[in-house]
Amino acid sequence: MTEERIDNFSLHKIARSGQCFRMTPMESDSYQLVAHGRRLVVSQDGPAVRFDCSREEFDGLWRHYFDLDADYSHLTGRADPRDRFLQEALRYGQGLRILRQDPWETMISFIISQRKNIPAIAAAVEAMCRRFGDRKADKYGEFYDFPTAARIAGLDIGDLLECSLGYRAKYVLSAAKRVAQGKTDLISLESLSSEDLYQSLLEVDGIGAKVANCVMLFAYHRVDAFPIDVWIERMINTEYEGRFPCERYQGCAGILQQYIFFYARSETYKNCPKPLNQHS
DNA sequence: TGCCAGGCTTCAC
DNA sequence: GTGAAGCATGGC
Repeated sequence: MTEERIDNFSLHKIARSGQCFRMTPMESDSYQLVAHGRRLVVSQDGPAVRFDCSREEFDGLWRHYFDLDADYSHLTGRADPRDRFLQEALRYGQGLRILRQDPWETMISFIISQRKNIPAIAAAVEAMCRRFGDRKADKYGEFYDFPTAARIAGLDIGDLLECSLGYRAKYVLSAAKRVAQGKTDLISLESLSSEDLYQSLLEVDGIGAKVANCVMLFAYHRVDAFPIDVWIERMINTEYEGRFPCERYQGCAGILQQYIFFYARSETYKNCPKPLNQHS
């Protein structure tokens, strides 16, 4: 067991933030996360966060995964004081962090995400893992890895259709073949500039602007990537008169995007008079 | 029961 | 380059 005191960290919010789909609540207020071939059980009591793993595993993997070396406290200071909506979003989402997820898993998960809601995405991803991922076991029982590109590449389209992928099944199969063949090398993409990385991701069938930006942000930690889905689009129209000022927020626009997304979907925002930002 | 969901591809124009 | 149609399925 490894215990850390962490500021600006909310397990509960991160798990519900829609950036990862395999972080699920367990009994006794803890969460299990399957990522990078392992299962981690985490619980939180205020700033005290308990990771059920060795200190070596925590320092070697999870500290980086949860982006714990980054300071999120300065975000509020960067927000335009006149931008009441953003101020509220930052307050509401305090504790959110941008995870550093596996590029392959992130790519497939967000290809699947198109025109699905978050519970449906999680269900489809979990179905894929249970059918085609390696089965492992630890003291908590069995769990399943996210299936490898080689494994998916060897499947029939019908196998994937059984995971409720619908019309996305052909995209998942195509992407898997592309990665398995090395035509898209997810490791070497890391060294590309953000623009080149973006263009490379767009070469994958089934990846457009939004999914490419999600992969850039949630796997390659390109914090200027700004995915625009229906929720963000709605907020841009409602609160920003059609355009979010990304140029003002270089180095954190993508992080702000995640707070906006989280707040936009909340009951708190749903129940307040809108817009929060007064348009002149 | 109908509407909506962390959109993309294809095809007019 | 822009805009609209078509797409599978489950959650609410």
